[in-house]
Amino acid sequence: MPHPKFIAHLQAIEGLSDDERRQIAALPSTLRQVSDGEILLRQGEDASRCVFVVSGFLYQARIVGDRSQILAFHVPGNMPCLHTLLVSPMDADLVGLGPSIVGYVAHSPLKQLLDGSIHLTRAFWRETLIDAAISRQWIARLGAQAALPKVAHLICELAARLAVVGLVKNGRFQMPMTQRHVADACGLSIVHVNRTIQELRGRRLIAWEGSEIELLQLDELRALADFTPDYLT
Amino acid sequence: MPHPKFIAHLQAIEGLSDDERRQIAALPSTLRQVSDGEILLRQGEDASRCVFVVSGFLYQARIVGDRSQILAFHVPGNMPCLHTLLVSPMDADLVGLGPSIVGYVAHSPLKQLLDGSIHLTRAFWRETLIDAAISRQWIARLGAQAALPKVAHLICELAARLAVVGLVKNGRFQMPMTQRHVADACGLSIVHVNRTIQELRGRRLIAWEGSEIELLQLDELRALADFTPDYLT
DNA sequence: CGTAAGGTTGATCGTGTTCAACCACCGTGG
DNA sequence: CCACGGTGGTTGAACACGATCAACCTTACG
Repeated sequence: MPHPKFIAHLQAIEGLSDDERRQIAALPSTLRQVSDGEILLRQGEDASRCVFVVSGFLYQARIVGDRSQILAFHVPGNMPCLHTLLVSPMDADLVGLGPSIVGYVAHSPLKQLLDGSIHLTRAFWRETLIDAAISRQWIARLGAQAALPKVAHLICELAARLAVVGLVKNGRFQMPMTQRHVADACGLSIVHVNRTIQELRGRRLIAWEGSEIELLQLDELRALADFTPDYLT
Repeated sequence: MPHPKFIAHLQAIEGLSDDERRQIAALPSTLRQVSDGEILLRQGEDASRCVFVVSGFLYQARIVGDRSQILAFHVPGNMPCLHTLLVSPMDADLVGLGPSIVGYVAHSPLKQLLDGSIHLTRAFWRETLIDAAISRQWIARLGAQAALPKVAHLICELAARLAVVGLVKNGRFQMPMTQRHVADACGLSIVHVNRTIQELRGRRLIAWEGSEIELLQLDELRALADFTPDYLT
């Protein structure tokens, strides 16, 4: 039983039958520990297997000019490089964020499974469409929002995605990322991110100590961020 | 024979057999003129058919706060809202850019066709993955580039995408968008876009008169924009 | 003609960057 | 045990890129 969180996530997106769940669970997979900052897949590399997140976080980043831009975060239940199944070269580095556990599923058995089931293909296709919707939301954030809502929006998105897999308790969740990661994700300088977070703290919207974030006033935070969670499913 | 450009585009992405091409061409479709600024689909609307671009341009935009953010442009051969096949509500408005011609294919016959062919499903899935790769590139642009490379990159991307469908001749192509569209796509003010374009003109990288752009020094423009076209296929 | 839309220009303003320094924390090795 | 070096966080000051405001010009079109 290798990846219950991934199956649950898929289930939440597109209903699966018992049999389909069994078929996915039967896929051969291997688990592996990932340390903070470790690069799982490099930009340009041809992947021969898919990754799924069991615990911890991953992110995808690309060097553009002299800075690093984060393109996406991945929480438990996500399958970051599912698209390599059809378009093999990675267009960004896949990196561990904090100590994490990931699983690998080789492309060939997964392809075989999907070849045999239109409905499962649909489910996995849909998974990549959710990722695309998140990317589109990032475009809106990066292009049109000021620093404060940008950071607030990122926090709202991560909280909502973690909530789907049951990792938010009483408005609190583990957040191993540093202010540098937030800066690279939002296209801001690290200094300004620091001041922005202080502003969020000063307004009593969030508490962020160590690696734990607490959402103090979710509604106000979402209003500030112009956040609605519907695009995540 | 309703959508030769779309089939050619799909063909370029994933090889199709003669029979598959015939099947796609046999899909019932209707053509329609679209005027500049006309909204084909609204954010939140449930689409019951897919759109493909025959001639002209479309774009997707979303209002965020007090500004409009363009999320994507669509050139002839693209199928903008293919994802509505699996995730029906539109997450942005789909708008005509300049007078254009689009075609409609109802969801149900398309679903039926894909249900019968894993390979065609793969091909259409892959089409959406290319869109996702473009979105990811936009994230990198918006998050990490300065104004001049941002605008240069957008021009490079459109030129490369138009070249795939044979709409670039001697480095010249039709570009019906105004500076406002560029501003909304790049997250810049219209005034600054104007100055940026003048800078590009001043450096003899592009000529942009009326609705025609000419690329004067493609290599230099791409170097400035940090552009590589590989993500488009 | 009159009006609207797109484009251009100049001046001023402000958000976020850059540079620099300092602090707190923590694991490591002398 | 403490000195140390590294990482992440915090603060202040000066700067710059791009936004904003306002005006004017050209062109297209009714």
